[in-house]
This record gives sequence, structure tokens and C-alpha cells, in this order.
Amino acid sequence: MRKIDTLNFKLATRSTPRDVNRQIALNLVREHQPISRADLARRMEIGRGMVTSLITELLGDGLLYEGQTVDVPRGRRPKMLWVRVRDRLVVAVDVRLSRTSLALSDIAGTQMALETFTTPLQPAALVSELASRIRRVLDAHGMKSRCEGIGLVIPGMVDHATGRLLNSPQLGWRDVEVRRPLAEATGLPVQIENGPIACALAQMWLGKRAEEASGDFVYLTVFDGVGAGVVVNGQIVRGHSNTAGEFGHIPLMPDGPRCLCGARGCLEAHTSNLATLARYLGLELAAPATRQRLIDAGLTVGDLINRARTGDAKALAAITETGRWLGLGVSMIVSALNPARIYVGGEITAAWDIIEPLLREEVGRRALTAMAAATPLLPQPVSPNPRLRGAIALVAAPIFAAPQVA
Amino acid sequence: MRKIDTLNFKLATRSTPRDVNRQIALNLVREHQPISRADLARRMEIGRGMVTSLITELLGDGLLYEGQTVDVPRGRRPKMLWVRVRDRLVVAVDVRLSRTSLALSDIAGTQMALETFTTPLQPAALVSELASRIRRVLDAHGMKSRCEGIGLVIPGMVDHATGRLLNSPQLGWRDVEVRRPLAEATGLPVQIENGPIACALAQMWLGKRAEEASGDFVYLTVFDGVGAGVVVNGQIVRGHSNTAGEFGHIPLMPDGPRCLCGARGCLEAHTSNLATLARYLGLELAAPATRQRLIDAGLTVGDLINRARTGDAKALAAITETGRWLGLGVSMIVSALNPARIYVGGEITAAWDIIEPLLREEVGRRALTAMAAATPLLPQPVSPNPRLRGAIALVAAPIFAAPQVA
DNA sequence: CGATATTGTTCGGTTCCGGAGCAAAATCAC
DNA sequence: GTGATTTTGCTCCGGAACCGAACAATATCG
Repeated sequence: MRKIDTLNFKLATRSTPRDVNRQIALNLVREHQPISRADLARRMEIGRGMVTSLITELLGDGLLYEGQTVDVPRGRRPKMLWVRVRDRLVVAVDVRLSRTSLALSDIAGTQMALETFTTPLQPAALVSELASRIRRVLDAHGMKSRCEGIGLVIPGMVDHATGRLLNSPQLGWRDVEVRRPLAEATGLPVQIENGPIACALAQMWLGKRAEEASGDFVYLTVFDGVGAGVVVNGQIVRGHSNTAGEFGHIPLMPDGPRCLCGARGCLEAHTSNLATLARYLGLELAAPATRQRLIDAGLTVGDLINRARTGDAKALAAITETGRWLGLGVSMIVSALNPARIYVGGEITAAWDIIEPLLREEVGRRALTAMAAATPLLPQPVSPNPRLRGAIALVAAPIFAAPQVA
Repeated sequence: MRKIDTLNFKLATRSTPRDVNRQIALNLVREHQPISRADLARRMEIGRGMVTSLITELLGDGLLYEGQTVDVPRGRRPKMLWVRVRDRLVVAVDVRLSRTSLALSDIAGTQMALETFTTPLQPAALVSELASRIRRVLDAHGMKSRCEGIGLVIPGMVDHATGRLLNSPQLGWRDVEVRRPLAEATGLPVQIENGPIACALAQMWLGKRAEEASGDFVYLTVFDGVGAGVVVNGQIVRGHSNTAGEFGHIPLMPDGPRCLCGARGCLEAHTSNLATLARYLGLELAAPATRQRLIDAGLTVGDLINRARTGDAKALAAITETGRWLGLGVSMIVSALNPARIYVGGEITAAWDIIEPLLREEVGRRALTAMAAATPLLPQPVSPNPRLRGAIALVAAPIFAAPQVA
């Protein structure tokens, strides 16, 4: 039950019913392909006549294609329908502090090319570097005209409406325009979003059917920073000024370790990769020299997990403590939002067998009901790169999303 | 941008455009009344012909009424439109541990009668007591036929879909059916919800126009328990198993005071009325004898605030500490959801001049951006009873809400 | 008193849903 | 082998709603 926003509503027109039903049909094909028109009519509880009309339109727009007829026990053999993915390309870009990844993929997430390069230090340099690489990769695959758009994942706060990067502490950029110049340089639509939201979108749009049935979940990302993509009622929660989901900076201990954000005891200060490594090395996270020392040490969380598995008690303790604090953070998410499930992404998931009991224990202790205590916690692999998958989802989502009505 | 739920979608039919546009018109009248048809047509950016058609239907259904014509500088004088409230009654019920309030109101929130009585100990007794009192109050006002429904606010977790009260620690009831028996006994539709959600709904539907333009906010309630009603995109967030918004049981200090829920250091254990009073009296909140001692002391948070204002340093300290912890809780809400504004309700708001600087300070320290730090914190008065206003909103909301499409 | 402005109604054209009927293409029964 | 049956997919037509244009009603201005 939604209140109508009287400042920003959308009237229904003559073509609204068609737009809505067309989109429902498209999504049902996407989730049940291959599927016949008659089967679609049964699922939608409408006549086969209407399905024919809707599908004819979708075929004409190149959103679906008709596969071969298949055998059935009796009666006329149906022609199966599929979402068309051939020649519908997406350019996915994942910008990180040190390196940027660029992938060419089809709209369903099948990767066709991948390259990485050092992230330029200035926004303008990034845009021109991206533009030339995108032109090259599209030319190489000889079908620029079929590219549906560019998905750009970038660390920091993004204003989804205007496409501006408001603030990126990691890159050191503030209030720069990225979407418009890149769109003008390439002639392609550009979607831009931050990491956790992109990861959540990837789960929504590229996931398997069964595990993503409900549109209420949280994707918690644990990398150098800690953040979350929150989905409620099938919609991303961006917040009033684009900072929803910043669970990394909720306080766990009012007088805990100092965080890079300036406050004390943030979830991120206890559980980020940097925090875990600093704990192992006995360094203070927010001290000026720590960052360089961590780089010099050349140690990753993956290495740390290997050491823990081969008998390094200090490494195991560092990981265990991260798990405990992460459990506290997860229990907050459960209490605040009660999502249907929580995905956890990051290198730390390689130690899932170690940390899962700790997470479960804390959630179980804090949850108010048995159902909340049983909230599924699902580790997500670091490879394939979930942010690149998210970049693909950024372009796919508008094609499949419900039209705005009322 | 919303994903279509392929298990629970709603097709657009022939009448969908009309349903949508009718509801938009109704809401615009509600927020801009009195308003003429021509003005409505300009706001909706449609022809006056369509407005005539929509309004004729709304007048016929008794949702609107036509006021007198008014003077305008030139041209034909318009007939103004209003939402009809006369003879459209709502029964609002607020069930609390000790006493239950029952009010008769019109659909816009104007109260016409109010009575309170001791809450029966058993669900069946509550239902029959309510049924007989509702019959009496409706008979007394001689227009039972015009009652739009019953709004019932009850502490605990409510399954909005089935109308079951899943668990109410305060009342000691588990998994009881309330909606159906009350609906059968009175012949009226019954809406049931818990306190924080009802308070949030009251803000959405009964608030003044300017302050409730955006549909992204949180209503934090601080009574014997602490909870929150969360609204995102104009929709209440209920969570997957009806426990979203339980900010009362997020941990502030992993080894803080024991909470009544069993865990340690919950927001509620630091900031509820019981916690504040226990702190002042030097009692341990979760100790078995505390509850009775608090009742024996006969002290309320209002009394405590009065003592603080008249020089009781211990009282001031107890309130100040509650303010500090509440600030920590509010800063979590800001980080997690970034709402456009946060309402705070409860007796503690009588000391707003004392606690507001503490809240602001903590939010300012924790917020990641200037906009998030500036999130408006709005104290809400305890009187008129916000839960009773919420009960009215429970009945009003379905009448004005957007129809579900796709 | 006619010109102008504004409100509210009426009407016909267009779009799309939705049910019924029908052709196409297979299997089943005998 | 042949008609009955079943299933798929298409076509057609009535009805509902939007939407632009024309028109009647009612005021002020010069």
C-alpha cells in the first residue's frame, strides 16, 4: 500500500495497461524461459489472444525471440519464447582505487571480454581513457550498434538522478560529473552507481530464480570499506541524500577503535579488510602511517585466512574477532530491516566455515523471533567480480523494471 | 525503479487507468482543498474533460463533495471541491498494557468521542468488550451505517496480511487472531497494526502538507519500549516476517545493561522510559523485582523531567544519559536509512530542549555528509495520542492509497 | 453591449483489454 | 487410416477509458 506522491506522480494513459502487461510478460519469459504463449497465458490468467498481441510487439522490438517448436504429449506443438541476448551487449566498468576493470558482456551476464588498467588520478582522464577503451572493445566485436549501454560502478556516493559523483573518499574526488561526459563521448546511455547497490542489483536481476524470489534483502559488502545495498519491495533504498545503506559507519562500540571516517567504533573500523589486517599486524587503523605499512606488508585477507588454516593462531584470532563484530552488524540489519535474506560479499567469505557460526550465534542471540533468527546468511564469491555483474545489472534493470504508475 | 514480483503481480485491466487517475485526483483534492476542476486539470496536466469525468465518479461514490462557488477575477466562477468528511466515521482503538483507549473520529482525524477502560487480560474478553463499546458509541452517534472501519493499534508484532497478533510480550499473548472475530462481531472492516507503524502512518496521512511531502522518514517511539515505523518510497517497511523497525533491540554496547529481551546493551535498555527511571532510582532494569518497584515508586518520566528542571541533578543526569544513547540510536538510523526526517515521540520529548543538542551532536559526529548530519529531528507531542491518530490513519490509508499495478 | 477570459460539459476518435470463435497441428481411439 | 480430441496460436469485435476539440455557461473589461 503506497501513498501517491502528489509532487511527482505519473498519470495513467491509454497505453499504460499495455506497458504494464508487456513488462509483466517480458519478466515472466525471463524467469521461465523457454515458455510457450499458452503457458504464459495460464500464468498471467489472461486469454491467449492477448498474449499473442503482447508477444508480437516484444518480438518486433527485439526483446524476445522465437525458438524451435518442441514436443508435447498431445495437441499442437508450441513455439518456445526466449529473451533475446545475442548481439545485445553491455559494457561493465568497475572503478577501484588502484585498478579499473572493464568487461564486455551480453545482457544476461555472459562475459565476452575483460581488461583491467590503472585507474587515472583525475576524472577527466578516466572518462577519456574509458571512452577510447570502450570504442576499441566494441569495434573489436564489430557490433557497436547493438550495445545497450554502459554500467559504471564507482566507489563513493552517487546521485542516481543526476549521475553526479557527490563524494568519493577513496578516489579523493568531490562533486564531479561523470555520466554526461562519458555518455557524450560514447553516444551510449550510462548508468552509474556505487558498489553495494550494484551488488544488490546483480542479485536481483542476474540471480537464479528460486533464491531471489522476494524483493526484500540486503547485500553486505566487506572490502576496504563496509557497506550495504538495501532492497525493499523490489526497490533499491537510496535514502533522501543518497547515503542509505552506510552500515559501515554505524557505531558498535562508542569508544572502539578510531575509524577512517573520524568517528569511533564503526562497524567498518572493526571488520573491513584493512581493520582485520591492522589487527593482525598490531597496527592502529587510523594512524597516518598505517595505510602505507599495510601496503608494504603486501598481505591480503586471503593470505591471512591461509595462515589461519595452517596453524597461525594470531591470524585465526584476527579473523574470529572480525567474525564476531560482523555478527553484531548483521544482527543490527536483521533488527532494523528484517530482510528475507542477507548476502555477504568480500574476501572474508573464504573463511565462511569459520565466521558463519559466529554470525549465526550473534544473530540468534539478538533476534526477537525465531523467524528473524533464521534469516539466511548467504556468502557470495569474490569471483566473478560481483561489482562487474552489478554494472551489467545497472543496464539490464531499466529494460525489465516495472513502469512507474501513479 | 521496481522489479516486478513474478509470483505476486497485478495485471493492468481495462479499468486500471481510471483507477489510477481517480486516485491521483482524490489525493490532489485532499492536499489542495478547496480546489476547482480547472485547477486540478492544470496540476494533473490533463484536459478539463477528463477531470469532469473523474470528479463525477468521485462525487457519486461520496468521496468528495462540491462546495459553493467562489469569486475569481474574471470568467465563470468555479465550484470548489472538498474531501467529504461529514458522516464518515472511524473507530480508533489503542490497546496498551494497563488501559485501552477508544475514540470516535471522522476520517480526517477530528475526534468526536473518547473513552478509556482497563485492558482485559484475555484476547476473547478484549474482543467482546470492544465490540459492545463500539456498538454503543456508534449507536450514540446514530449513524453506524457511515462508519468506514475500525483501526486497532496493539503492542507487539502483527502480521498485516492475516491480521494475526503473532507475539505481544507486553500483553503476554502469542499468535492470537484478533481481526476476524472483531470484524465478525461488528460487521466492520478492521485494520490492525503495532504502535510505531501506526504513528508513522498518522504522519503520512494526517499530517500537514508541507512537512510530509516526501515519503521517506522514520517515526521513533520511546515509551516503555523503543521502536520505529520506517517509511520508504511512501510505503511502510514491514520486513519479511513483520519485525522491521525493531531499532529498540539493536545493540549499542555489547556488554551494556541487560535488556528485557534477554540480550545486553540494546537501545531500549538504555533509553526506554523504564530504563531512564531505573537509572534514576539506581535499579537494575532486568532484575525480577524492578518492574514492581518502578510501579510502587509511582514515578513517570514527566515527573523526572520536572525534577530535573527544578534542580534535581540526579534526574538531569538520568535524562542527559538517555539523550546521549538516543543520539547514538538516531545516528544509526541516519546511517542505515538516510531518511528525509526523523520524528521522535514519547514522554521524553517534554525535555526536548535538553536532549535535542545531545542528539544533534551525536548525529553530527557520526554522519558521513553534511546533508545527513542536517537530518531534521522533529519531536512529536504525546497528546493528542499519536497511536490513536495512527489508528485513524489505518482506516484512511486504504481509501487514499495508490492502487497496486504490476 | 460586444470582446475576452475562465470554467465546466459533451462528443467523437483512438487505443487497448477481453471473451469467443476458428484454423493449425499434433495424438488417441478404434 | 480416419475421425475425435486436445492444445496452440490467431482473428475479430464489443466495451472501457483516454484525449483533443468544440461548445455552453458565466463572469469582467472597455
